[in-house]
Amino acid sequence: MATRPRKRVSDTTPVARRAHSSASIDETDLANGAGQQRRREEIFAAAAEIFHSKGYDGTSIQDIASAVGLLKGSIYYYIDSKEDLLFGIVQESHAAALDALADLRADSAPPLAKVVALVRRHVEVFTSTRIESAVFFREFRSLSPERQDIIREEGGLYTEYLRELIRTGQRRKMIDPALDPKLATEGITGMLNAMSFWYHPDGAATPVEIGWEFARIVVTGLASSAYVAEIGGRDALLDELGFPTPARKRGRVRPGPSPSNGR
Amino acid sequence: MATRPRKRVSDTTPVARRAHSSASIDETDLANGAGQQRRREEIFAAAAEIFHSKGYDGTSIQDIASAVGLLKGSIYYYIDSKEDLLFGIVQESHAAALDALADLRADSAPPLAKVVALVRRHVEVFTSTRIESAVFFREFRSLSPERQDIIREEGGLYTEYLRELIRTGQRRKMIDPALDPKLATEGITGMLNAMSFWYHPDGAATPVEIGWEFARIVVTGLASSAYVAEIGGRDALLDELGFPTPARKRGRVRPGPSPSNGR
DNA sequence: CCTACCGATCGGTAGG
DNA sequence: CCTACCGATCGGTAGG
Repeated sequence: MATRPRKRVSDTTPVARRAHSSASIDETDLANGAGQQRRREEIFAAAAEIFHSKGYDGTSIQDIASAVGLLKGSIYYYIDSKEDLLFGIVQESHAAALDALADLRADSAPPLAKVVALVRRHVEVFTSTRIESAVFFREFRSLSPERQDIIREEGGLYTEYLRELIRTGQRRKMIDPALDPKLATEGITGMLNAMSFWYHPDGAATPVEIGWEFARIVVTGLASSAYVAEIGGRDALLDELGFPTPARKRGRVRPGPSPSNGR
Repeated sequence: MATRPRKRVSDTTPVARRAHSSASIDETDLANGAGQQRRREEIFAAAAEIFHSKGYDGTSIQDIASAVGLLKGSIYYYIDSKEDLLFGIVQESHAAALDALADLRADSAPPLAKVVALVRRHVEVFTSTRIESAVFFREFRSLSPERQDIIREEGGLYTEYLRELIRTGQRRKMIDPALDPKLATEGITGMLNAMSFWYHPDGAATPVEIGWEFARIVVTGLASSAYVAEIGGRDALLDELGFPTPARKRGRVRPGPSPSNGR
């Protein structure tokens, strides 16, 4: 809100300033490069929050300017267009998802274990970048076609990875051969991404609980009956995949806020 | 859908007109009540399509006026506000969903069979009211709080019904007792509603195929291991629930259009 | 030359 | 349904 003193003119020289910069962050430093970067982040964070609550098209630059205590025109010192804000937010969420993908690739495990890891990790990424990820999912189409392509090119690897995981699982007789990998992937990612319509950190379910719950439904939904029989039943499968036993559950989840739209 | 002609005022003059109305639709009729109603529907249909492709906030009344060949101001002869258009569209989708719910309630069947019916019916309703349902799901929050409440009040019955179905299934030992009914319901409805981000009638998968696929994943994801064992395995369960056998599948589903956002 | 904005206004469009 | 507009606000930009 309160903008820093315009200039701390001539605090001797920059070198001298840096000399007495004893601990942590120096106010004088912030007036320059670091402060600018900080302001930038503040603007993007405010934009994310307002895009999330009012939608991209429903948000004006004035809304964002008001939130950070600047005049509308001053926002354009930091960006070239409103869409830059959306793109930056989408990239944040996107980067987090790509990190997750890289980790999943690095981990060598059987297909179903990887599906569990993917679902749980997706929930974790989604909840830890909640605002940005919801804006990604809901406002993606407001990006320019060129920027959509940029994101889609890398992001396609994510769904492709899950699809390939399902195909591999089918080849190894671990996943139901009757399933269509593409449709199943749409269903799973849809279930995960739809969290942007109902998830709220104040809700009763924790990200970890949601992750296990969704993974449980997905993995039992995918597993082939042959494999389930071979491993000694569904509970044995879940055990092996590291699912918490029902005994470990601490009470029922109470209804949370944000009733979405009733469907 | 098509409401009857507003008024059949004085069946004399209209009769005369109707006399020379040789075949099908009479132009003179259209100039009055029926034509007005038809224009109204044309406007709502155009609005639904444009809201769907550009988003509610991204759509101007001028966009809709151009699409139907009117001047912007003339649209307000048919509606009082832009939001009326959204509300009308939402109600169309909503009414279809409530019809489905009524049918599901009327049908007495065991919980898992009802889950299958619900999932398949939801996909059918969603795909047959594709534009309206996608607008419902994506633009719901742009309705006024009062109108959101109107929809939510009845619409909440839908998710409530699924949640209760899951609870009943758990009591009857047919559904995995470890599942949280509320989270499972969010997962299932999320998976279904997320169709608004990828489904397209030109896609490779037909609504019926999608319905069976999602129902298969959901029902095997929900079923308790005890019940599956009791009935003689997962395949026996699916058989009893009327799922098509893999043999009946006609070739793999090819990738469709609309790559959504890569997740 | 730079950082960090300001006050004012651009051409257009919003819903009504 | 059209013509003729309104108050306000839209995203974005001017010079300083």
